Amino acid sequence: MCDKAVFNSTKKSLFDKYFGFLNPKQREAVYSINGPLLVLAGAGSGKTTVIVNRIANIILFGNSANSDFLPENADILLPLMQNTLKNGNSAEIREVLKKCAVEPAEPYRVLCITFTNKAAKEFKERLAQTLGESARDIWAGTFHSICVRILRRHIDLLGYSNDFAIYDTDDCKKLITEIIKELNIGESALPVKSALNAISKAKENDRTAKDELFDAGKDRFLHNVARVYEVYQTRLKSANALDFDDIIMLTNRLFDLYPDVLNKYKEHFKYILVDEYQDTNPSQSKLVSKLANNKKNVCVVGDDDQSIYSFRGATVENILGFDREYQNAKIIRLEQNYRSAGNILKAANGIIENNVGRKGKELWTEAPDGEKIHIKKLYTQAEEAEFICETIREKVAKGAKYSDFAVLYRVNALSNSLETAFVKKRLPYKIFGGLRFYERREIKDILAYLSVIANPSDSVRLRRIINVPRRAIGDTTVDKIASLATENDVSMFSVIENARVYQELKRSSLKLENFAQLINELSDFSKTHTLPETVSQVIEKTGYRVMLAEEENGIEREENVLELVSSAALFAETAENPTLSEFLNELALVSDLDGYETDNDSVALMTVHSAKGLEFPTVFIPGFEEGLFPITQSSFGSDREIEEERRLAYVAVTRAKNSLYLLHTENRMLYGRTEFRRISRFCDEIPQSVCEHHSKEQKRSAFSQNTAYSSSSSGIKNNIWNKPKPEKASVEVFDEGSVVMHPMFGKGEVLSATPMGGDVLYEIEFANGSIKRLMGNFAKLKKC
DNA sequence: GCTGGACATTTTTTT
DNA sequence: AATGTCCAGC
Repeated sequence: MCDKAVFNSTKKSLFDKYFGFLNPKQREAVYSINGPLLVLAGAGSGKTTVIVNRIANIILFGNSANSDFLPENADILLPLMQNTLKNGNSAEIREVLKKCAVEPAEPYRVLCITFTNKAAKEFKERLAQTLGESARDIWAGTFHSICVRILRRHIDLLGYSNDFAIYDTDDCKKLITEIIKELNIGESALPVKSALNAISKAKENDRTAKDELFDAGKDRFLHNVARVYEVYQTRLKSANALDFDDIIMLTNRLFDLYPDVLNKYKEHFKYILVDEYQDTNPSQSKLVSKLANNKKNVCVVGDDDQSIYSFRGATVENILGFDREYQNAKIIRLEQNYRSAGNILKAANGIIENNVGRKGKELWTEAPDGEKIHIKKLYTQAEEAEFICETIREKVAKGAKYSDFAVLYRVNALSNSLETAFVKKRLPYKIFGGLRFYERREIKDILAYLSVIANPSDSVRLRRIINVPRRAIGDTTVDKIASLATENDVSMFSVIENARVYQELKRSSLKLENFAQLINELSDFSKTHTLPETVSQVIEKTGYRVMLAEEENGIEREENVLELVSSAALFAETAENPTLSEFLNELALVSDLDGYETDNDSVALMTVHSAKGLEFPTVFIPGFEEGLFPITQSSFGSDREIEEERRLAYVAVTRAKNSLYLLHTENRMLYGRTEFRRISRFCDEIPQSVCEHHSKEQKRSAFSQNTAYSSSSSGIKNNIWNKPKPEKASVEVFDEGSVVMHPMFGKGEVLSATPMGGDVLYEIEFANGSIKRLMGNFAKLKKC
């Protein structure tokens, strides 16, 4: 029998060599797989790498690295191990270590929870790189996608049907508006927005309408909220719909009411990992705690200093109190930063150390100090924007790429003046965020049609489109339909279908039945045609496209709608089960169009919030001013709020790798008011030794006059850089008059070819005389 | 039922 | 400044 100590130290050395690209702290996090673990991962500390390798370790080697278990064949293994330690490459070490594995977990027993689809996607990709095929079985996804997966199997226990729909904030708002009206509460007593917020907050805290009513006491407002909440919940249920918060809350409910179901999942998941734990709300942390109860093999990763979503219900307390909730939790701090130069870190540390409620961390780096932080005062935002552009231009002239730069602002409202300057200076840029694709009116309308086609009892979506385009079916009629539906306990759609039967609807019965027929025809169409065909049929047959064509800004909306056809086509090609309802399910949890992450060379403009997790060689922060950053609403900022603003500043500063510019103007125009503003207090918190104040060398007169630039020249804006056109050379382009072959419709002649959103819209007359409009990227056309 | 003009509103937003 | 929402009058 071989010496246990020798075996284990050899094994340890092998592990350290295999994970040699990690620093000791990172390695410790990777090895500590049993028991609760909190990884406090500072900005740029290699968090993703740690998570991916920790999961790989769990699956490949189990607890081997931290266990002194001696396998039976240890004496045979040891020489092999010693030899591999001396001469082996990474792959060979891996094979040897696999032989030493101690209870490695099957991939499907690992649950990895993220907040964004983007993060989930990144994890999946990187896990696939390290683990290959088997990575597919890991449960990696967002809180919402994982809960939806669970609910689709069990929600019938709660009285919903398993094919439930998911309502977004907009749908919910509509529903609440209706309810407030019905209950005669009045918008002034309870604005829809406050109701929505209050209900959402309740759900984030896993509280039911009854809980809220109980606690409301004599408070009129809270009482009204509770009443609305109650009805809202009933209404959602009868529409068989969940809102975003329900997805989490009802999973909690399912687990509370059906312990056998919970046990099933508790047994199933041996290892749980939660990313961005500082962004969890109480409902989510409850859920984790329920699932982790068995072995408490739960690892949460996050950074209390980067908690910037409290307005969405996230609570720093989850991460601050982790070691209280999970007894004997191990805490590992990742403080070595691999991203930023020394001075930038000193600035970041200087800012964040003013916060009181934190776990405490200090980033350090082996990198040199680098440049000082550039602080510059300008008179107007036009000058500020121009300064940014000029600086970028100079650096590009010296060899930088446009994509090395980011401009990060506190509020979207700042993007306008920046955009104006970028257009004027002809610098390529891309604005991230703002209005998102699936939130656009035209997209929501078409999706509403598709939802109604898939499920006619979806009354909220039905209301949305019943009179869009105009069909002379007004609010009074719709209200009548709604009350008839409630009275007779049928869906609104069935009332519409049988409009003739109801006396009250006599006058509009023809219009209503026409509408019902339209929906039914489209529904039949969808059963015999592909998804993109259905989408495009909806756009045409409902008259929606014609309506857009007549609108003033209709062209862009038309492009968006056609983009939706493209995304349906993409889905049809890639999804396992490309049905209409699957498509809608997928979109419900997706916030923006994928593939819009640009790899083309342009400057990134975005809010600090959306920059979290990203890095850029050079970062500009315009509007680093009191009142704007930290932002102050009319109410005085509480300490809590200031601390969150400070964390936001910390996030902003730590995005920069080499250069950081903090800009402020004396004179800022915001929301139609011009105000004098002082430099941000956060600037004073940065050690002056790492700062460089640039004097304003410009005289204020003529310069700023010239920069008063009319932003109405949006023609230019849209032409050049605004929408990065996907440069695709893969698809052949056809001119008017050419004869083409379509796989389904056969031979046809191109009547017109209109470039559109990186694609070409063709109007083609086919041999049978029909004229179709098709998108080039998806039509699979061939030259004849 | 539709339209136009008054009126308010304006942080951040992973799902 | 810019955009969405509401309501009165047609």
